[in-house]
Amino acid sequence: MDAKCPHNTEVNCGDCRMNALCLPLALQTKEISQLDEIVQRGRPLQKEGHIYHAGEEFKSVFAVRSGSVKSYTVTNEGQEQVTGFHLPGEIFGMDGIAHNHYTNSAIAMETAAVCEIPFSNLQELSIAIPSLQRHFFQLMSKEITNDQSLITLLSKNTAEERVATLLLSISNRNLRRKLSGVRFRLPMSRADIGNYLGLTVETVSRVFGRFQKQDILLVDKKEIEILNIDQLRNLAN
Amino acid sequence: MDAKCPHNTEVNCGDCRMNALCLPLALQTKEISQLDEIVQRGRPLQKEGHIYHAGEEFKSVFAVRSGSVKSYTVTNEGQEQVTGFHLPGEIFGMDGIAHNHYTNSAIAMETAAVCEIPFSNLQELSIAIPSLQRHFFQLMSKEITNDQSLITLLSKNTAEERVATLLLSISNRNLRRKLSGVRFRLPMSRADIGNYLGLTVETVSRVFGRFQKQDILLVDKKEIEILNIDQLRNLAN
DNA sequence: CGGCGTTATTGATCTAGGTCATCTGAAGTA
DNA sequence: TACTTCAGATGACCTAGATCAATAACGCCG
Repeated sequence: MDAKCPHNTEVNCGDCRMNALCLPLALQTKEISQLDEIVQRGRPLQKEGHIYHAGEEFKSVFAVRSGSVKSYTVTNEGQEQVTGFHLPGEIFGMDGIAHNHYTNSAIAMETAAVCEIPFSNLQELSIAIPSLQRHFFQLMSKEITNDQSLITLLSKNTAEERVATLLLSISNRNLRRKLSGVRFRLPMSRADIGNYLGLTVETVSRVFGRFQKQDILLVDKKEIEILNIDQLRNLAN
Repeated sequence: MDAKCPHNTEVNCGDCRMNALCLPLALQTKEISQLDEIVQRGRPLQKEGHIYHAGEEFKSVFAVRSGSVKSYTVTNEGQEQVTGFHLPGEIFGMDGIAHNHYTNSAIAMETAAVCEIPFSNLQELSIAIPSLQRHFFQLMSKEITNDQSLITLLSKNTAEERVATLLLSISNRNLRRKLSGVRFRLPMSRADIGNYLGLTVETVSRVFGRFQKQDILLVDKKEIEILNIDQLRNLAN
């Protein structure tokens, strides 16, 4: 397998293009190789392939290496609730720590590759490398603040504000990966967007329509171009 | 100050009635006294007294000893968003870890006492006591799963389902403290309930009204008696 | 005790977004 | 190439809960 292939499973953490995003900055070379030993690089996942199912025993947290992943739960009435979208360089699976079982399921939204980090090893290593412990406390805290902004979004904002906010979030996360913040492909369906934002597909579709009519966006199926990011920011507020 | 006084600040962790809730079960007597040394027991807070403000430098997490506390953020439009209610034995303030500044403000909803746990000391101690590290990972993960159920509640459930779910949550948390799960006093106002659940005060009031008419609840201002907990569970689903 | 601000209740109306139904087009497949 | 499927867009209508407005009931303080 070619080292440049984005789904390559053979690379180690030190060489991975994503390491600036998922590892603590302060890590020494020696420490990186310690981490490398516990990280398991899984083979590429097909679209719709599960990384884990809700209820399974919690063993590991995961980092997205390529592609994209969504987390979701199923309510007692059987409806799906999307709880997060995970792009390359992002960590997911930390919801499982509390009860020793995953509360979410995680599924690839397109062809993807993930790194598996066994949590018991990570705990031990965190004791040897305090900056790693700190890093994981921070990652979990960030997840908490993210979830809380979603709570605020859902309880206070209109459909347009919610969609605008999601687009800006994806734009920012693309920038972090040195990709374009104004032209990108949405990895998720309209249904997933609606589900995540507490809206119906129809409403999402209509909001995209309105944004196009106002020359804020150019939408071609999943390809998005942000034409007026300032106005989008205004709308998101 | 009398040792039996609920707002007493002189007690240590080993004697505290709440220790089964906020400390890891596995802690040894010696370890408890190590923890005791870093925990600072603050003096009682007046109603509306702030524990910290959003934006302040993050230094500590806190445990509720008595009374009750609410966390909230203020949106860019200046509206308050309640992000959590904290009852005795519960830990709060973990949102601050991510950015080294609190993202929420925390305020006493009634006379309350809190224990302050300086986070840098806690991190060090977590390295010496692995079960403490594990415990805090779990606490943070629990916060994540709680926030995610709130997200689901807000995006999928009706006003009645939301109110029923909150009442059952408070009921369960009272049971954990060996208090009645069916008769209790709500520490928060209708406005706080509405804000937390993404509803207006009027809607909350009407839902309470309907629940009373159906003989599910007996409501007298903030005093609640659950008359039919099974039906409440059905409604919450 | 009486006046006043705050919190809760209740009623009347309005609206954002849900529901339902139809239509289009792209992608897969036989 | 024709057939099916599924994601997305769009239009017509409806409803849960918001908004606005009035009233009641409670502390709280001089």
